[in-house]
Amino acid sequence: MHSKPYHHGDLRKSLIEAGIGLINEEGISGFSLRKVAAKCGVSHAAPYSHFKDVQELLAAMGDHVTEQFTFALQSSIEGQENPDRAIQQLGTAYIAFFEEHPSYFPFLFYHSGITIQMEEELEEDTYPPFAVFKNTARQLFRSKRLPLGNDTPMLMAVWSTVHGIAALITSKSIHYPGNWREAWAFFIKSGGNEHEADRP
Amino acid sequence: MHSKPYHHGDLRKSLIEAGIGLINEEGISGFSLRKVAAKCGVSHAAPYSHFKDVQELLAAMGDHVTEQFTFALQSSIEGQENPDRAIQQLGTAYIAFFEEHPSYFPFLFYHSGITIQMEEELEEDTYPPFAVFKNTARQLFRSKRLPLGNDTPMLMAVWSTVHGIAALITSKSIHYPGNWREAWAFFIKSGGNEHEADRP
DNA sequence: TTTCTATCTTGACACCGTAAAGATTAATGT
DNA sequence: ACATTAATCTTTACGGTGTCAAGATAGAAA
Repeated sequence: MHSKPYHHGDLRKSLIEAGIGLINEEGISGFSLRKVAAKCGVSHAAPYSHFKDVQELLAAMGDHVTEQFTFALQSSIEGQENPDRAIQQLGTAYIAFFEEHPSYFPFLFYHSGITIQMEEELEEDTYPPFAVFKNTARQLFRSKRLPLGNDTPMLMAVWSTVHGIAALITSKSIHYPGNWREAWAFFIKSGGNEHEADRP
Repeated sequence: MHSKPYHHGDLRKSLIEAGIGLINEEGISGFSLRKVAAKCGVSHAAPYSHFKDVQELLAAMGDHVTEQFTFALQSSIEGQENPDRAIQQLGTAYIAFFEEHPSYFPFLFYHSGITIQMEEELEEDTYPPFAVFKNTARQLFRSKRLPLGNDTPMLMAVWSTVHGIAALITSKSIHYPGNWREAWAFFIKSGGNEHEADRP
């Protein structure tokens, strides 16, 4: 039998994945650089060859989770032509993602340190998950022929609701009553049916 | 001049207030029990005479902040008879509270460990801030003569939006575009006008 | 006054992030 | 093929953290 090789192989990727695993298991409060290193079978200072501090590892982990998040959002509206249903499915996917991984919410938005900017002018460099949301919501607005002046506040209202539900169900302090799908369905129905809803 | 007395006087209260001050200054990541003890001019193990853990201090701090939060919400609707304006002011106060103290949001909902339960049956032991919200929202619903079956999902939709805006503006990762007051005003206007639509 | 008890201090321990210095091995140049 | 370089990992060390145990202090009760 041969002992473990001195070099790991692809430690950087392993650290990111092990770190995300640790977040899932213990949450942000149980996270530590040394535990991540141990999970990879490596010394506690080894991560410093790939990240200058723990913050940089957290950021890389955040980017990786963000990719998964974006993919989940995009998948949820794939092939859906009806803008009403698209926005409904997108919101459901948004919330369901954090329902499945509750500790991702505080991690992504309060500890990962990734920068999510949403300038109205610069449409190119918006944060990917939000860009998906933005495009889908705008298609909905256009299909309802709503004035473009209300574009941003309307988009923010929709996004805030979805984000708020995700925040509430992932909070350790709050027990969310009933079913969030009902609340979300209600919001969709009451917010969108000012004009006629269906389009064949 | 006389040296410091061996006994502090009211250390428990001082620790809670110093802890909240530290949260405001450095956020949850800069928080430590030893810093709080030092702020009170006391040894690093002194807090253990009043709290069994750091978690118990955090919980006491959370309760204290929750009282301030509840007071701010109640003050915002004092003497307001119009349910529409009441819910609008309440939501504004909800968000403004966290805008003023951004680090309270992750602290309260992800680190304080306070238990906020909102059973539909037991109306008595609901979490105070939510109780204020609930009562005001129900007055609004009743004034609009909406079916009571939609009570809970409707309430949740409103609460989620306010909570979501607070989550977004306090997130270190997200730069909130434009003015949240516009988004909130938009939600209020478009969410309540199913029967009395006042669109141009 | 004497005893009791709550409160605070000191000291120790394991765990944490981080830096410096050395070991090991892959990559590169000749 | 060999020597040199550069990248990766280990070891050791340091200050900061939560927590516990033992001892010091002083206010309260007897």
